[in-house]
Amino acid sequence: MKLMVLDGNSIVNRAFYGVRLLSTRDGLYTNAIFGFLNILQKLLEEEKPEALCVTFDLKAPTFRHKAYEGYKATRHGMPDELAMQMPVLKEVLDAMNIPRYELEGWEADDLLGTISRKCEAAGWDCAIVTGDKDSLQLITDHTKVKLVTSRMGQTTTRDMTPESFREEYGFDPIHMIDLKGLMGDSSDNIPGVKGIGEKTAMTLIQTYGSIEGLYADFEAAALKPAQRKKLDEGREMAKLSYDLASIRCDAPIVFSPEDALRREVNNDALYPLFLKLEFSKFIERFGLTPPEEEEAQQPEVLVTAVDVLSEGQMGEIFPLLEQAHHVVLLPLPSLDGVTISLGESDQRSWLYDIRQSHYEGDYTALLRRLFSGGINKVVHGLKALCNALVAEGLPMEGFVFDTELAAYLLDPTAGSYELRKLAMSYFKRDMEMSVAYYNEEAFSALSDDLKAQTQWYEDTALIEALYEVQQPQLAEQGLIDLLEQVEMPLCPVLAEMEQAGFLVDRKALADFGQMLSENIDRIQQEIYALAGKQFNINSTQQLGTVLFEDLGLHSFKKTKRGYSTSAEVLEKLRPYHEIVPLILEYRQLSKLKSTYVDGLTKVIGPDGRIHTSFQNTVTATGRLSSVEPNLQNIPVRTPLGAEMRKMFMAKPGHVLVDADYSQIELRILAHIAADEAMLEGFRTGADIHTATAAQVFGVEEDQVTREMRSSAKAVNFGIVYGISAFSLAEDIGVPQWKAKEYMERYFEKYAGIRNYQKSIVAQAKEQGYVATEMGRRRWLPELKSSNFNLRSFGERVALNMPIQGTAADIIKLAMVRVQQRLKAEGLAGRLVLQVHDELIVECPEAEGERVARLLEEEMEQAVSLSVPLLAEAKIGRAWSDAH
DNA sequence: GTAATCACG
DNA sequence: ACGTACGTGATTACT
Repeated sequence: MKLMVLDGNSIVNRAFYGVRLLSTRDGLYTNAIFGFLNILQKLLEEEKPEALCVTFDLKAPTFRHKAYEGYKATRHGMPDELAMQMPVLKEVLDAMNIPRYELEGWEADDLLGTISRKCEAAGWDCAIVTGDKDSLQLITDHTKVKLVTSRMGQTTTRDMTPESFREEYGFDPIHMIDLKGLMGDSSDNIPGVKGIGEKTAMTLIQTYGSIEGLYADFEAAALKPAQRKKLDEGREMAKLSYDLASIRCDAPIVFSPEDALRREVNNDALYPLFLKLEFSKFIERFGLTPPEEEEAQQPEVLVTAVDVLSEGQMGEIFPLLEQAHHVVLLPLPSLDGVTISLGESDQRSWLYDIRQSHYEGDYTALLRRLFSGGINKVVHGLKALCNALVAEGLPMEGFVFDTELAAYLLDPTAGSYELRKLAMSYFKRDMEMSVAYYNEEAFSALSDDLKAQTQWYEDTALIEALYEVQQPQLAEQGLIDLLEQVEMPLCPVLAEMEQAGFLVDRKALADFGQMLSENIDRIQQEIYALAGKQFNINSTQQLGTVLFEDLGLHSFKKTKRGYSTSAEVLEKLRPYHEIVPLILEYRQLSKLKSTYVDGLTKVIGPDGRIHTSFQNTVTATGRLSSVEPNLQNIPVRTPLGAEMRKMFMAKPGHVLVDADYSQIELRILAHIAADEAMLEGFRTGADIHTATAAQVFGVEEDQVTREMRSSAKAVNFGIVYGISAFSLAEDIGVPQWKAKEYMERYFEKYAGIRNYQKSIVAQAKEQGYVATEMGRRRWLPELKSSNFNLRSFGERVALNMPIQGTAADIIKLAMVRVQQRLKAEGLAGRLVLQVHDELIVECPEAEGERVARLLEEEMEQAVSLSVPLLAEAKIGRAWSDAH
């Protein structure tokens, strides 16, 4: 029989630092609990103990703190983000029926010792789980210590038995106390013998067995005079330290391992706790179900399900829909079926299930009426719906709310906006587990076919409930306009762009790939020859071995797993070995081949075009992202990479019109910060980097050299990102003091920027969020963190998000206006791509000039700032010559 | 599944 | 004193 006992404080600490900060919608941090449960699960699988318990420290953590190395909790105590999780973790353990032991004035170590001894006395084996090496002294034939170490977010455990301990330390576990007695332990306030460190102490204990053994034969001991003197003077200290280092095994607790026999978890207690923590994964893994009373709390929703079969019946329903304040609408992705919920504020709803297979009349006409402006529709995921509508050539009008976009605007960093997950975080309701929660009578009256669609109906009720909660929240946060004027109108535009796609020259792409392959093969052979062996050049590990061990090059930088072989490092090594430039070239070519040539070839549609998907609920700043494939990172910066853009074409008889904003982020910065010098720079139409260089280096603009301009450019970029002198120095290759000087000079000239930066960070700390000019928010819980790195990150985000986000808002608005105007003016041109500050329209050749002016105009006039916005359009057959 | 690398704005 | 720029996505290797 085996008992596993966890050092609660030690494990929770590791969990806290090993898992990134997570929190629920209402601000409860959960990462330590999450990590703790994961570690616990892993340990249980590994160890399969019959009994399990956890100990906690009740002592203030200012003395003998058990935090992991690196964390200076000896003085600072536990960070708030962790402290607030402790009582909840204890509740979770209680609900899991895992006994926990804590005792005023006793440390977790002493409790671990006491429990392990009582366990042995009862004839059981014991496994102590901790990250603290102090506990190693407790190892016996029947007690092992599972040492938890966390490396880069991964926790691993190492079993320490008497054998493995002896192998590592060269003496018996119990003499760990002697070791500590000599060397001391600053984090535990054990002084040890002055002048004796780890190395010496190890050797002494290995030679003499213990402190007692050492002093018993002190005169005869073979010691260096200096050491002898230190040890002689330190006798008292050694004794005292030995006592301090001894873990007590006589804590006054009542314990027998039977008390801790594993028990079933308490479903009714654990379920609501996990809901509160938003741990849907654990609810599933533990097979938890809602407690009985939970069911009674479900809102009553009266369902009248009607199979709408005749045109006559539809004729009766449409006026109802058209008069309604709003209806919730949930279509099948294919549009073969639609569920409509006529939600009323009293939570009753009527559900209509309309399916093509059952409908006798003109189904398309039905859909056309449904999706025209006469019916106010609330949906979840408007862009996806628009895709279905565009494909069918149906109208896309009358949408009044999108619960997915709303959830994104309310918290753009939430990560996922799936309906079921939102139910979890908004209503603490686990939809996966819920059975039909409508009026039972109405439910049982449904046909079997309809019962099978239960979830579908639940979802419409959920969308209605979300709408009612989100609407006032958006209003309060000033986000209604952004939703109604920007995000929702953009959805049809994005859907049209996705379906339009971008024509690529398949043949040219294949030829380019062929050329790359030949060069890659050649370079590969040259690399093998220079390395003197064959290896996988794509493996950073193998490459590191070749460069830094076989060839003996200097490694500047390390990664978690070894040497860094990044381009940045290789660039510095370039002059030292002829293999280096070859590797850089190999990397460049194979990137082009695998990601771009092969990757894009795979996704060319039957129409010869590439159809990306724009994600509009992904980024924290409000930008779009492009996936499957990503068309927002097609190479352009190197000549060879730029070849790729020759493959992106207009169809025959057409041209591409490509317009991009000039310096939009810096212009926004000038506007937001209201910095006179920078505003003036833009108003006079100067080259901003040259102007900055003149300011920073104190010369006339015509005296600015290329180096000066490029440094100034780096400073300007850095300012937008929330710079530090260190990183700037790194970036432009000057000493840190010089970078600091540049920045000071910069802030002297642009004093408004400094003031703005100070005030935005202060404001963010006070409000808990930052916002763009159009009110888009990003919440910044990081600013309250006690972790310096995390907090600094939050400050940089506070500096950057309003700028990047405002630019994102502006181009989104421009996209809506561009597409609308193209249609309104009867032009055939349509948007095909957006790359953050760049829009591409494909249009008939004859429209080119007109479209170019239209693009520039709409992009420049999308909003009015205190600086002019500048957009420049070019026309070409291929992307490469339109940009 | 994560880390390393590199493509873009 | 801390550790060192913002926002993305795809590929490859490796556990």
